[in-house]
Amino acid sequence: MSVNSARKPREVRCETKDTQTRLLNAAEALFIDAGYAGMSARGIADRACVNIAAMAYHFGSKQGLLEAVLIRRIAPINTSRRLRLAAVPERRAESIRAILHAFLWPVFFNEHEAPARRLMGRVMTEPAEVIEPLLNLGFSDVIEQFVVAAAACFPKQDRALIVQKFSFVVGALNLTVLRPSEHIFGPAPAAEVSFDRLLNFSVDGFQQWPSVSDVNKDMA
Amino acid sequence: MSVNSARKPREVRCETKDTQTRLLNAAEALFIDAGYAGMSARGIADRACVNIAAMAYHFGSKQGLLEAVLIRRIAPINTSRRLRLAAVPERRAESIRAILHAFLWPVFFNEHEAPARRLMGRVMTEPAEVIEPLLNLGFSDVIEQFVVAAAACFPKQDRALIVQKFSFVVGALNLTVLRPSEHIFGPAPAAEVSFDRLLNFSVDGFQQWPSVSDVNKDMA
DNA sequence: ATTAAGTTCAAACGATCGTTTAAATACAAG
DNA sequence: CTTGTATTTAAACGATCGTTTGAACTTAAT
Repeated sequence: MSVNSARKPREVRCETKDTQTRLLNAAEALFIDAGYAGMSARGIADRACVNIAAMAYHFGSKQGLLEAVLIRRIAPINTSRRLRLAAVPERRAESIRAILHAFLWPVFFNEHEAPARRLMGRVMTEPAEVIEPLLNLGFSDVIEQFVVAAAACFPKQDRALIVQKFSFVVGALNLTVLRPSEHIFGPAPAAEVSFDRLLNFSVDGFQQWPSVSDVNKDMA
Repeated sequence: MSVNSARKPREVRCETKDTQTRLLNAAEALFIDAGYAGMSARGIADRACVNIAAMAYHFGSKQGLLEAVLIRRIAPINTSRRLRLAAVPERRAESIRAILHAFLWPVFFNEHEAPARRLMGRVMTEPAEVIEPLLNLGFSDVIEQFVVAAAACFPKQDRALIVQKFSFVVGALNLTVLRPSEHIFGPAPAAEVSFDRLLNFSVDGFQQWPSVSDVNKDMA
């Protein structure tokens, strides 16, 4: 039993856009819901109201279609991140909020809203083989730029620590936008609320607070 | 081209355990690497050195095998979490560290170490259809218990905020243990290091710090 | 009307999917 | 050894996978 078994008949009429856009939209929706291995070429074609062969004709292959899907949404987000980061004037401890703001904002608020958000979350949690060729497509560069900027704000923190803190932020972002199970964390708050909370949470994690730690060294 | 295409010949000799254990180990490894839709029954059987039909005989189906895989690893982790949470004496703001410690420790340090860690990360990021039947198998309960405990530590914070902060912790945990791309965040630190960093990061996020915020209200 | 390029189509390709069947084998109890 | 149960096996099931083919169709320029 595949994830795509019992392919549901489309209840909505087909879009009126051109074939390539319909294919991109259909593949995006199915990739978000089922991942790369879980989405089928025929499921995409059905949803897009095009023939199976149209996928190969316009994008070469299923993998090629996925790459086009990701580039369409993620490249603008990363571009926006870069621009906003460049607009942050200083590299002091207080700048970390603006830096994290520049990193998170374009994910939550862009011209495509929810689809782009969820796509970002899905791609970061996909099995490695599928998306590794895509990561060297600008993704690593953006992370690297933000790590450098964050490290400049906290010269006393190890760079490796900054890197991992950033990975925590990315992980929290992933689960927030992907929201795999309403059953666990309940319904999703409004994007503005989630964004504010995630930003505050991340900023706090980056600070080097006066040690309130060593509260309990038991429980080893 | 499936994720499992060009199924690699096993370079290692087959394990000497019984058939069911070999199947569980093989399915676990392939699920971690490729997800549910990306792992094939034949790939599992090959890796476990058993006949295809053995899967249906011992576990009923591919889905049944996955459930057995998850229960084997995750149930002990959640049990440990519950025990450790019950051992936290108080519900004051300073208790949040012990509570988060109880939540995170069993993931990083258990008798199965890395496999259990990565399994936990993978299952939380799988497409919903695959694992939703599993979530009501004790997962939601554990989260609920910890949310209640954390909320008791911070009576002035909204419960919805506590829930979402917990989702941030889970998200950060997922990416940390799953580590989908070394190319982005570099090699994984030692488990002890990652655990300490994640715990500190999470504790900071839960605090309600004196407002160092409103540093820049520009950059809308 | 004719040509040529661009696009869509039904149909089929071989491969792999998860599952099932019935026979063969292993093994403990009588 | 014989019986009966438990396990493993080779083989095949129908379905679906991603991809390819070659003809039909559309469109615009000649």
